[in-house]
Amino acid sequence: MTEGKPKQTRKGNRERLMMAALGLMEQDQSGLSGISLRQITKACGLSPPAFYSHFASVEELGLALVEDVGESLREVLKAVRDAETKEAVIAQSVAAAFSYIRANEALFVLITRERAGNSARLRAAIRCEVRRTVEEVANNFYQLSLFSRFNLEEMHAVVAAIVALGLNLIPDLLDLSRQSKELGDALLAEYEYQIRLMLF
Amino acid sequence: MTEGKPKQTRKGNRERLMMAALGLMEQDQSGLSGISLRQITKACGLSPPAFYSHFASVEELGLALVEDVGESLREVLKAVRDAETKEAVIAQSVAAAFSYIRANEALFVLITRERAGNSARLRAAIRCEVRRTVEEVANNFYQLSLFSRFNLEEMHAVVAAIVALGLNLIPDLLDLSRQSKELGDALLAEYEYQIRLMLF
DNA sequence: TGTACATCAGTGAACGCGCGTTCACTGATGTAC
DNA sequence: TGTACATCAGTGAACGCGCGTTCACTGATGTAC
Repeated sequence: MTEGKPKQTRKGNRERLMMAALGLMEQDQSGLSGISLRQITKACGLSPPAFYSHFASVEELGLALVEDVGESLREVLKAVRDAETKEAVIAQSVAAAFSYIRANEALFVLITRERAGNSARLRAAIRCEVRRTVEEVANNFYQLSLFSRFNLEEMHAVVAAIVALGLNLIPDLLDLSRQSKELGDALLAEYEYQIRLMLF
Repeated sequence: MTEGKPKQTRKGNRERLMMAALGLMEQDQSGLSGISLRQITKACGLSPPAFYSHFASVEELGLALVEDVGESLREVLKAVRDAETKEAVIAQSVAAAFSYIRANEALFVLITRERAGNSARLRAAIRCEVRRTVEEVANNFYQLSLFSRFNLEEMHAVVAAIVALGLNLIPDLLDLSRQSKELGDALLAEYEYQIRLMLF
């Protein structure tokens, strides 16, 4: 009876709604446009109108999720900075990024779906988060004089390409590694080759 | 009175439905999931059930469009092969590809939206068309001994990266060049730099 | 600590809407004689 | 060339459904005295 009273529902429902939306997206492998307000509230055991106590629309909930994932993304990529050699930068960052992505699949399904999705506001928000991430990493590389053959602008272009190729990979990776592990690994190997090509 | 009888409706309605779907997507700047069967038939002046004489569902119509765009994409990229120097390959192919994309905006909105969209079948179809395109171009480059420092597998990875970065660019390009021409041009310049970095 | 009160996240019922799909039908098109 | 017929792309009416949103309300939570 230690956790015997699941009756109280007033605290944390905003977070519960966000998590439920993520869960539904993961389950349906659909983007935000594939799930409804009613489905989200139902998954939380709430009535539909309760949604409006926390968000004005499903799009607003999506924007809240995108802000969260932006921070996460940047934290992940900090792992890159701890590496000590150029080789280690690549190996560690690819490994760290994709293990994180696998662990937070739903969040990245959201990002990759809605990055080119129906809502202009969500597209803009995601573009903004990605740009901030790219700038942060590029500046950091530049200041540390890693890959010093690039000036700052060039560094920016390189990091932008690496991040873009990575985001690009996600839907294919999710679809194909569902079919076979080898296909997924081949994609990752190709990705790593593409990164090397740009950096060396 | 040369074209005075717009009454006949029996011929070409399949194509009319496909074009109407593209038109709606362009207008709403939404993907396939953003438009309904009823909207499509309405745009053609047909009744909703007439749709089923041509397609089993909106998804099937989408698959038909994707097959068309695949062929188009490959024809566009043939322009690459006519170039005579490596420099010309880059300049011409980027210019040709993006002027074609601007001319067939709706088709590429479909591709970029649904590439990571809700329908697994559409994602697979688009992935297949893109892969065929990449293979065709990579084989061609390899046989012509353009960029001969790459073996066939490496060539494939390079072309895949270039195409992926290009597809990746499209939503941003459409959104940002709506805001200002400079932003769009900056994106294209960065893209060209990224290509050079990989090829040279 | 105990009581009165304001706040506000929650409820269930109800709404009008556009959706995909079905049905029995109609009438234009193209073919066989 | 003219007529009878099969085909099948089209029609309008109707269906049940899940949707977002509104409304008047309830009752738990946290605060002031």
